[in-house]
Amino acid sequence: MTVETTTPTNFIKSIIEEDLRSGKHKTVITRFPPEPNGYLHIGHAKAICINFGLAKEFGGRCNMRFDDTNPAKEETEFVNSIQNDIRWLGFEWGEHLYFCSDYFERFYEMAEHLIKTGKAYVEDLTAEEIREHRGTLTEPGKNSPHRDRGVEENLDLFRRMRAGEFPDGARVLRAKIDMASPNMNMRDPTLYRIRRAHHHRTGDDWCIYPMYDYSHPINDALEGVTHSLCSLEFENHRPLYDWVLDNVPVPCHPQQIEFARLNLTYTVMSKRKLLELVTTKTVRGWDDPRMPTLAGFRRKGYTPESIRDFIETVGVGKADAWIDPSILEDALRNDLNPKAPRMMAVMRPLKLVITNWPEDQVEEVEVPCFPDDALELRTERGLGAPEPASRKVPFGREIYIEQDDFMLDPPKKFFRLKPGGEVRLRRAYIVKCESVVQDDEGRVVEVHCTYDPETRGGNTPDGRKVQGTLHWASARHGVQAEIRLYEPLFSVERPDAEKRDYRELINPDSLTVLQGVVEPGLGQAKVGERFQFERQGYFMVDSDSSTAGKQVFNRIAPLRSGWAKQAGK
RNA sequence: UGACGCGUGGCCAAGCGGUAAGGCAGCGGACUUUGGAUCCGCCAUCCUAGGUUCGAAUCCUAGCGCGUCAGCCA
Repeated sequence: MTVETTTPTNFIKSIIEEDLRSGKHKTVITRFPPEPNGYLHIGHAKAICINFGLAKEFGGRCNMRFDDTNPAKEETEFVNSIQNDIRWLGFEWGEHLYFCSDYFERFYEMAEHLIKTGKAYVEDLTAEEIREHRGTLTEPGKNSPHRDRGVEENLDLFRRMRAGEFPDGARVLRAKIDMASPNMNMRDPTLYRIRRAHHHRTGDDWCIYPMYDYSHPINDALEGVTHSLCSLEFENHRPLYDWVLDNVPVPCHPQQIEFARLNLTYTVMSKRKLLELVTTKTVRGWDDPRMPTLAGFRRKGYTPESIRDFIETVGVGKADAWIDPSILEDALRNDLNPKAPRMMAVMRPLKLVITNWPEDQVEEVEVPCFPDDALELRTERGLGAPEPASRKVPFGREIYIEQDDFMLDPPKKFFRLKPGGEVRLRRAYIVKCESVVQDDEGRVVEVHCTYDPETRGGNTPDGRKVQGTLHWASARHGVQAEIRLYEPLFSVERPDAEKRDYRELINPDSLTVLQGVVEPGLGQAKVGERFQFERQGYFMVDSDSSTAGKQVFNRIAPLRSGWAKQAGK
């Protein structure tokens, strides 16, 4: 039986449905064409989900294609990381892995075709001169003196360009369109430039390389792409995309459709800035959990499912979209709620001594790994019964609780521990605060309590209400662990929109490293395992655990907290 | 003030002439051995101004605002 997955509709989907219904296309073929010059970020995830997602939804396919027409900027390292990230996101392309560079010969042939049909010419002007001739947004450009060169001369010159007879930048091949076009992209755009650089795949076979506007449409057509989906900034290029396909012998004419790219608030997305964050050691690397790269989200603990769900949630439109990270966090919680076993971890330990508890007595407390509602969700989502369903946690005379869970002089509605107050230690006992030990500065360093033997398991046989339930860890059995908390990398919604330099807007509290104590079972957790630390959030074991000599946990996203909101007021 | 595109609540986003879905955020409440989850309730007349129409977010006109484009980058 197939599961009905009703994904929200959008304008691109509507176009495809219509094309299929009308018979314009029998199948849908898309492509994801990154330039291998950097790491993929969350913005790319949108393009990936749209291209691969739509193809999958309509039973078509999406080609993996590297747009490697600029040898000066591209590296093999990136073609690997990009494929890795896309697979991690959950998409595959089978045999359909292509490189734009594989078609260099075809592009060249078609360029000669353009020359022979009088649609392209070799330009001798320098880059600056070309710019001067191009005109401005409000003034038309002027024709180049070489614009009306004869076909034979153009052909000869172009062949010699390929043969390496001219130095870099000496000449270019331009399309002969319209220097007076109101669309700057149509003012005789450059098709080929001379550039002696080692290409990561073709080596030194070529010294002329095609431009994106020329190669992309042809590449799409040669791959039989039906719908060429890209972001809004290429809208102005669509007339050129169509011009190329109309003037060159290609098997089909794909339709370019543009959509708004995804922007996340409180971060930056430009490759230059991301690179700078890395090189200046502002972050630890491309996969720093604070980075908006897919590698960063993965390292932090995000699941592919949650990212796909996030992309689906924000939708596809043509209006600039600035998405709040809370939507991502919500998607993560939604995914992990039934998947992540509950555990107890104390991030900022405060010692609690149970004065009426026998010195060396230890009790094993049984704690369920999932609450009932999460168990139901597991059934709904076909996750089956958790294994194990519960675990035993050692409890003793001295334990740690969260510093935030105790207040000497609390405000109203503070349902936690306070002098003379009672609180439930999760699945253990009800304890009452009898006294505290303070240091010279008045800081509470120890809380002394008595426990009620009748409340084993946290139950209250007498029916009394105990509002607060705290998580805890046995002082003797707990495991030391490093806990890393992350906040947005920037302290303003749109760092790029600010007048100040983005580096001045970095949030000084984007990373908080804590030395906590976690329940013993967490000591065996393996890198990549995810948990919900009760009352705190979702965490994943970081790869540093294998070298740090202790467990390192990344907080993926905090739990929603009514108290945090209230306390923040 | 060139061309193209966009403008629905704090952030996204449905809607395609018949009287404003949904999500996130926020607010209030119920419940709770996670102040989690869950559940209830509240939260917009659709950039502005005209016009067409019995009826407009949807059509027309005129404005306003925002984005993109003057790489031998993609």
